[in-house]
Amino acid sequence: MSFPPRYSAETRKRRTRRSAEETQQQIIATAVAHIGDMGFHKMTIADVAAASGISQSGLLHHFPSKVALLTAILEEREREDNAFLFGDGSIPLSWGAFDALISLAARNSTRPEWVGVFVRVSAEATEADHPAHAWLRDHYASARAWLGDAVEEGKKSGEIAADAPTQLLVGNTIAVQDGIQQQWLVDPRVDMVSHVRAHVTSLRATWETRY
Amino acid sequence: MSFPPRYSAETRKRRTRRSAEETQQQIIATAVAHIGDMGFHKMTIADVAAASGISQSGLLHHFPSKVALLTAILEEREREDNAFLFGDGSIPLSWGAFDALISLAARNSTRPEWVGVFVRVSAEATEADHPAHAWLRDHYASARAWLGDAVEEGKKSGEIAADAPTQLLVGNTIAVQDGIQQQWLVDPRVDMVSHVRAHVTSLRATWETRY
DNA sequence: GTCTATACCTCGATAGAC
DNA sequence: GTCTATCGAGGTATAGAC
Repeated sequence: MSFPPRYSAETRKRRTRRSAEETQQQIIATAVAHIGDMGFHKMTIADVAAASGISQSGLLHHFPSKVALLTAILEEREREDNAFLFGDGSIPLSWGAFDALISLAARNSTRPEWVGVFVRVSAEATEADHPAHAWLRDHYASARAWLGDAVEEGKKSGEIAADAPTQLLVGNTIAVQDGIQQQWLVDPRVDMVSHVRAHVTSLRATWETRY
Repeated sequence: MSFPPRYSAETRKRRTRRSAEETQQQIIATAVAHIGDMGFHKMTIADVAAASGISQSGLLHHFPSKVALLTAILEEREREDNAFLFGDGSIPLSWGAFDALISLAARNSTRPEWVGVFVRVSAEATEADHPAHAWLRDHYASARAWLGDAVEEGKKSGEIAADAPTQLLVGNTIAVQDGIQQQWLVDPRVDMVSHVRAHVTSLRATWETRY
């Protein structure tokens, strides 16, 4: 969505020197690919720099440390996912929330690098002093809050049985999402959408209120 | 299952020098604790050695490399889990297999270090050239095979609906087990047994054949 | 079986020129 | 904004004495 560059002093510059934003986007994309492949611990800024066509110190000019780079990546992902789930300003509730998770699984199936980042970083970040530990706790907390509210709302509106164990449904749904992503990473033939859908189907068969 | 040592030349030696087996068990126990805390990548053999009361080279005398140590640990866990699940020589089938998984969750709740090892190593090992990658694939394959057979058996015996999607049930059950372990690691208030039981309850409500 | 000493590597980060 | 050069920490593994 950007106009083709006109010939100008600025354009001339870009022949040898990229704009800061361009370079940073390039670095982030490369880092995402690397973390998705081998995790944050094993990723090296030297590799990312080389694959981005820049020197190691060049990279550190844009992101002053390895952790700063990770932070930028996690913020980017959080932003994109929220835009996808709540982009139109409305928040899916009751069974609609679970359906939204099926859509999310479908979208994730087209973004393997991002799934790789999520699976690997969240596993590493279970460690208490990992730089992304706080992010992980927040991520779980907000996921639980959103899904928990959705279930409670469903109970109020009568779509979900009043005696359904909210926290267990929520925890298991998050577990399915996380666990199936991991299986998919090991074997891409695993169909994430079918699995998440089957889980939701089973929940509905058990806890949906029928009239 | 070993006799108390008699007083002998061998006994005298042990006063200053541990037997190879003792030392190795000590090293494994320490390494399990460390991997469970911070993962295999971040664990260092120097730390494990120090905490085992031995020098780094002393450790390498028993396990010639860091990878060799990991391999020994994974074999130990596989052995112990198989003994727990299939120890009496019989293999749980149909819904019995799912009930066995609930028991496994209960047992895991008492062995946090081992859960830590499993969660962290399996996340790291999704990477193709991780030393435990082959182990992870095998682990998933055999888990799927066992649970898959159990479901098919249940269909034959009429306890499970014939149109139940075997592979999806299996994949999601493994996902719940893995995912809930990860959540438990981040927040020990998460009750693994309740979650797994709720999942199985939901499966039964959906796919159990009633007479 | 255990130790000390050390070789050797990888990696994150800094300094300073252009 | 990008580079080269380099420091220094942290890590695995080996050599060889006891």
